[in-house]
Amino acid sequence: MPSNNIPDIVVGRLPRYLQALEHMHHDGVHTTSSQELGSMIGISAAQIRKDLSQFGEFGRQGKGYAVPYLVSQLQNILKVSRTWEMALVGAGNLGHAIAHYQGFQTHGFRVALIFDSDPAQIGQTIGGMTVEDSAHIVDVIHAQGIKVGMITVPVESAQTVADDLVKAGVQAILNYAPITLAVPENVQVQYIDPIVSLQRMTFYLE
Amino acid sequence: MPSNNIPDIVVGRLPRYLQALEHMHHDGVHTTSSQELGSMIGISAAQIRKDLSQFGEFGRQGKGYAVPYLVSQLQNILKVSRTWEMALVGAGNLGHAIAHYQGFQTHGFRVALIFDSDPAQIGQTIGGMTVEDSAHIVDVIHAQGIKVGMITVPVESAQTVADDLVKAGVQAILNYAPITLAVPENVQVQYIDPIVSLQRMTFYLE
DNA sequence: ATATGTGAAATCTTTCACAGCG
DNA sequence: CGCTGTGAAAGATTTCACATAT
Repeated sequence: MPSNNIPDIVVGRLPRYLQALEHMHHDGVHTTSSQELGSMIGISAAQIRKDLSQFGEFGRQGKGYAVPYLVSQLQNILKVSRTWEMALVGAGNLGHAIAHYQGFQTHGFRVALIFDSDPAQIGQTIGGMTVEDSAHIVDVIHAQGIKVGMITVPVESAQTVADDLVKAGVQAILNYAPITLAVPENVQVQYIDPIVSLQRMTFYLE
Repeated sequence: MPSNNIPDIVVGRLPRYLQALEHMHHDGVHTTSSQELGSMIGISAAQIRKDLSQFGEFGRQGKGYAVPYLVSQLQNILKVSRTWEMALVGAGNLGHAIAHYQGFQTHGFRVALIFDSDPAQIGQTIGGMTVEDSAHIVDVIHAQGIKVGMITVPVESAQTVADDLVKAGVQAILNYAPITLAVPENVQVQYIDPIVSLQRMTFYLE
């Protein structure tokens, strides 16, 4: 089950397979098929089978897939059998919402550090964590060996924060600020921007 | 400048072009090239030219693109020269953060209604708006002719809310709940899920 | 000299359709 | 009989490379 040369577009679909399978698992469904899974998430059965075949043979002919087994295999592939500690930079409204989100812990993630540059925020407690000064991002993150960061600062400071995260050794950044970040090519970045998502839909309206 | 038969993947890139161009515009840059724009957002120059050529000829040979002109053309293409009123369902932490987000108003959107089913939330004021009872989603949204909705409710009620939004005439839904929604094919849906985005990156780590 | 717009080529992605196993 | 896993075909997307305009 080697994982080199896997198209990025395939990797992008795996978390959605896992999401749907975890729902089934939660609902007590023990077996499924590429057909059933596909219709749940709007992807063709052939595509699901092709995607999964990149990583191994997880199904049984005539029978389908064992949900718990496929869930655990996908968790391994996506490396979320472990828990990734994350650093959150930006303790505004959005940062607060993310710090309180209960979904991370059951899916391989945990907010371990929160930073902000606003003196009014530094020292405050959010969800049991104390907000630290952004001036210490590099030292503190490096000392704790954290590899995943989330940026929820205003757009003007997002690139500076990203630079600090990279200096601290962070290798994956989830960026909520509406700007494309410049990072070394070995650092992963994903973007979450409601404006981008909304504009993609309004194109089709009216 | 007709807009039929445009590949969805092209539409998905247009908001990012617009985002970068608006940054340039804000910084006083008056002219750019496909080369420069591409290196800002990590897309090839040829791809940008091909994408834009689907909608018209916006550049000048030897010169490049006039930033303000291209911004306004992209705004027209994405239909964000007007303001889209939106209904937000779910007044939890995330809903609050979204209701207070200042970025919508300058990019073609406005949160016009907020709903929640929790009696403790109903009647509360968020950013000048009163939280209404989710039981009235269909009537109120229909009466106001709102076409765009955002879902920030717990996963268990997301599909029910989506059904109500569709009944109310909503044609575009931005869904923050971690579930694939079943909607009629003429209704647009976009998903924002940090777990999905993070898992897509952890695949590449270690 | 510079940079667009665009056919053609190259590459990537999805779908088809079926052998083979339970 | 049902459903996977998979080569091969079809289809979609990206890149190339250059004629053309400034």
